[in-house]
Amino acid sequence: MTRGTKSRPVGKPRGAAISDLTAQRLSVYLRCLDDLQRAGVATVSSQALAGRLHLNSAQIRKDLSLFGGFGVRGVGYSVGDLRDRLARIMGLTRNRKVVIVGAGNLGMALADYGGFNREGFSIVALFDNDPQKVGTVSRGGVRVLDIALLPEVARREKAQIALLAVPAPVAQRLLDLVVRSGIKAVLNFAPAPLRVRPGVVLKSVDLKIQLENLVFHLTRAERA
Amino acid sequence: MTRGTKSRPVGKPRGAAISDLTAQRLSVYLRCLDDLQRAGVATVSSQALAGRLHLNSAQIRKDLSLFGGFGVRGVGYSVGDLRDRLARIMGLTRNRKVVIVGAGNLGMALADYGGFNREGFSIVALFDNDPQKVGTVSRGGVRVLDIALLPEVARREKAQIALLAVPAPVAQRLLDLVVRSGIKAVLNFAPAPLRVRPGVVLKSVDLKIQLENLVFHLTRAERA
DNA sequence: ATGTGTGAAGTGCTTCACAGCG
DNA sequence: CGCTGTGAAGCACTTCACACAT
Repeated sequence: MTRGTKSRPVGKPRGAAISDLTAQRLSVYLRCLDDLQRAGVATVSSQALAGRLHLNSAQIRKDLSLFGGFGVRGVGYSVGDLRDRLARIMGLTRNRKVVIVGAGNLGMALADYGGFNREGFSIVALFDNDPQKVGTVSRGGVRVLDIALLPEVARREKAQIALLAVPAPVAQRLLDLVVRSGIKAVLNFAPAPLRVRPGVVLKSVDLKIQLENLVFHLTRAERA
Repeated sequence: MTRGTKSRPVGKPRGAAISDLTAQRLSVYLRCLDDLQRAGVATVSSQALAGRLHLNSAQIRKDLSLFGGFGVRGVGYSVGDLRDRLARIMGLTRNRKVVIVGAGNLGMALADYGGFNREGFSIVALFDNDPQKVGTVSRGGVRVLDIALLPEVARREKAQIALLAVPAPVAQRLLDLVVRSGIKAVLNFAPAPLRVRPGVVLKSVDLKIQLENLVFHLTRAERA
């Protein structure tokens, strides 16, 4: 990749077209680089990374080259340097505040799940509309607040991310409430097809679909 | 993200080359058809389905046509008929037994999550290697068994699916144990790159990657 | 008239293969 | 030499557009 900004042909306004799949792999790379750094490894080649991650090395080089030439030919990539660059590119340098909507089994488990709080995410509140649940406390000590407080709390805490763990029939309604509360990124666990306006990011994790997919493959194998 | 489905040179009498993405959409269709059936709708067009699911109608027709002509030109698809055919194609006509490996926060939550037990999946056991946890019972009443019992219990119960909810560093080791216990389908929640031998299906759900992906998009929006 | 089924075109992601640099 | 960065090829998924069935 050319170094001088002047000599580059017109085209890429500096943040061009990173696909979702690439972005997900960046997370994987970052995690691996963390491991390597902790292990005291100084440099790593795309081959070595590919081996660890069960990926194609060209894929890795292409992904990384999208952000400029991070590597040294004949040597590889500096682990520490690449780690820091990726963290900055992905916006993982500051902490992000997260609210959880829905205090059922899944919402509670997410609230108590330590993995988030340790690494760049803080759970700041947990909401539900069931009066039976409001006021109770999760095993990990997170209190359940009334959903009516969501807009106020979200703004006060400057929450940027919501985890939506509510039943499918009310998911769209609560998603809309979340977005109206100023939150622009939502991770949805409800098995429902949802929509958001442009400018808001929505990702969904649907465990039942994954399970059924396993069954599909099992069935296929049985019949073969 | 599930890599590892090498294209198999299977014949094509009836079931050739269904991609993973297609298979996942079949779950979505099935769920929607269930709703429609419950609502008393008798027939539905690909257009109508597409509208509900925010998909392209040609996509739906193409997916369905892979299994034969289910539709009636000029009319659409019979809701009940299509529902039953899809359920059969996906192997969702009988119940599947599921074991959970790892009784941490996530494993416990999965064990108590009613959604599975209601719809074609039964949690038959929950395992951990921590002596502190073995013998305890989840809120929903599932007892934690010693991991050493996994092979025996899996075979006795004829478990077909495992949910792997253990820390990353031990994930591959436990995955191998699961596979050696005769289980051929695994849904992994550990943030680790895992491998299985051909013939075993592995899908992974990585919440941290999803969260970081949201941050990436947020950051991108901020910088734009 | 209406809506399926499908070849063909379009789009995007992955892998190959090699020039070029250290 | 070894390894990156990258055009080009390969492959996969999606969408278009229309013949055809009812």
